[in-house]
Amino acid sequence: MKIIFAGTPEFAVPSLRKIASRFGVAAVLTQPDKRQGRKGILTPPPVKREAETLGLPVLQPGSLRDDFSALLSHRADLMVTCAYGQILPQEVLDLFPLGVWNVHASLLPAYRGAAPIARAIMDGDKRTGITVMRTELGLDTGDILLQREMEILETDTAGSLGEKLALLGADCISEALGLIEGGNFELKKQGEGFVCKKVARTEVDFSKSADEVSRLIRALSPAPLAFARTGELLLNFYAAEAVSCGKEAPFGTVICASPSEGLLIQCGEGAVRIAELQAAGGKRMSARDFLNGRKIQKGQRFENQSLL
RNA sequence: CGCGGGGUAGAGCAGCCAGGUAGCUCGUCGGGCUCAUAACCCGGAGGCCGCAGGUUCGAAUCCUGCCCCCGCAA
Repeated sequence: MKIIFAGTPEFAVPSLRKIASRFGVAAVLTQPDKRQGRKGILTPPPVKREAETLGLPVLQPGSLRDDFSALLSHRADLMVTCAYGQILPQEVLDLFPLGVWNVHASLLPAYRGAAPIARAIMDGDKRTGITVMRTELGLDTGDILLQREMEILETDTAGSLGEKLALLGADCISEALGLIEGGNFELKKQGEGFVCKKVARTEVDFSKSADEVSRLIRALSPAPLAFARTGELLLNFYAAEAVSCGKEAPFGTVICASPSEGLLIQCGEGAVRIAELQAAGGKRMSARDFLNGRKIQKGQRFENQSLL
């Protein structure tokens, strides 16, 4: 069974690695290198770096619609897509006798499209999972081959949950390919679903409940991040937990800022304890380290300008 | 030439503008208190102040060049 793997971000790396070791991969399709950061350095996507480590041929066409000739020469039996980042034209889907299969980080038909992991955390879901299904023209609408659930912890961020789901995804696609190879599988149609959009950098609204604030922070970590500002200080939040407490001060007020007790910010209901953050210009660090530098004091208030 | 912040003890920071004894909050080590402790008290160790030049009697501090890290925006 000759396989082509299409994927781009870190999430796809475990799947690529697993498929490569168990079934072998003829070629890896990934998005072109992008200019990133302040200096606009051309950065290869994680999947490309992994493919090169594994010594696999890499294909990086800008748009498959314009040019999928690179895929033709391999004459593979099957393609796996895993967060590739580009809709495949029907002509490409038709190239593979054993079909094109996708690994998606949600329990479809929930959270089709972009950022399913972040959306599940933001919505406060208790469970999410991995779905392996047929790749179609429609966005994540194909028939389901198998699905595995996973618990979302109160402390999970999009980063931590994504790492776990990436490993589960690798197991799932590996199992699925085994079934496909043996011709031993059944497909299940998806029900009514919905498409979620990409998540964007967001300023925290502390008038919401501590639970909602905590979920927002964790859903957007480690990118694109939730932030807040007080005076000249701009903080990006990487990790937080909701704690129950009385209404001691107006929402957005720092009600505790000591290295031993942590950084607590009053919300509309309850308070959030910030565990990890980064000040503009500074490095990412624990709240404890940040408080040791005393850049913030009890009583200071975070103002969300966009809400005034 | 997109805008901006920063490099000082193991960590996070102050000191720099107005050059003159290296400081704070932690951690760490030792001692004390306590039934006990992440609490409290006492004491100690730990710094070529990013690198290289320059100015000066004297530079963490002023000047020049270089290296590295980071936030925003694309």
